[in-house]
Amino acid sequence: MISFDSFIMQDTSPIYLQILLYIKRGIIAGVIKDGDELPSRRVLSALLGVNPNTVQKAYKLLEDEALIQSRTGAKSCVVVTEKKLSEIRTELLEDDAKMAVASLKLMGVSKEEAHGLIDKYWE
Amino acid sequence: MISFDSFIMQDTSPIYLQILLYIKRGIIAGVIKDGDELPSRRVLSALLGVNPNTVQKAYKLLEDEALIQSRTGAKSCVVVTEKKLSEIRTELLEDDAKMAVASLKLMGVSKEEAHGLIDKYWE
DNA sequence: TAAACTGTACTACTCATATAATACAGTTAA
DNA sequence: TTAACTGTATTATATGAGTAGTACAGTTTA
Repeated sequence: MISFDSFIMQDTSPIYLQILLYIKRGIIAGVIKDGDELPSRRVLSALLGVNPNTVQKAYKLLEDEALIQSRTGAKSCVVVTEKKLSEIRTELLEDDAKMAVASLKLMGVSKEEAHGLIDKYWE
Repeated sequence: MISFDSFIMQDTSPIYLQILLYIKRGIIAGVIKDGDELPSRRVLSALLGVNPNTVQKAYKLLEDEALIQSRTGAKSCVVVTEKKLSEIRTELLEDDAKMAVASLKLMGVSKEEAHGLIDKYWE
């Protein structure tokens, strides 16, 4: 069963997108593996303190991307191929890196300072 | 007059927050200086293709933070002291760096890989 | 002076996010 | 078998973000 212990709720972006990202990042990190069971919509919604429909929205998107498999009555589980893993890894890493770099450059931070910031906040 | 040439509109976060960030980052980068005039609400809204009220919302928040000064009839202009500059610089840099680091760590990226990503997307 | 600008305020509307309360069909496990 | 779980679907409501239009008071400038 996939754990949501390290899930941190933010208030800026939609919750269903945060759930989506959390699971994708878990897959990339290898913490979430092929065949892993997801908590049910009702259980996760209770855990996060949100409405079941919010979780359903996230799961529906994962279903659409074929990253999870659901069937009525049974628990949903993760489906990851090497190809899909490489796809979402590239997608997410590029997004994060590009966004961070663009933001730092806008503020006049040098490449060397950027490396320093990474080190400073890594621990 | 402050330029918005390098303003890039995203669709994920509220536009008024993007405008707010853009100006704060400009101040940090030194592109926007104390006493600089801001484009009027109407002009900037036309330039960005958004509603004047959206720009007004951003300017109102800057006014509340005492980063700009407005009076009816005249153009708004930037007010930056050394103290405020250091405050927002710390605030924004910390946010960006922390967010990037947290996100990369979640995906199992090593510190060395992170440095590589910075270099890769810096150009 | 007068026109054209400026900031500010207000109301009404649309859309997406999220909540809430159900309902129904299929699976699991005691 | 049956009770308790699962996924899925529907409808209604509330809130915040953004759009749209208007109005008014103060300023700049030709």
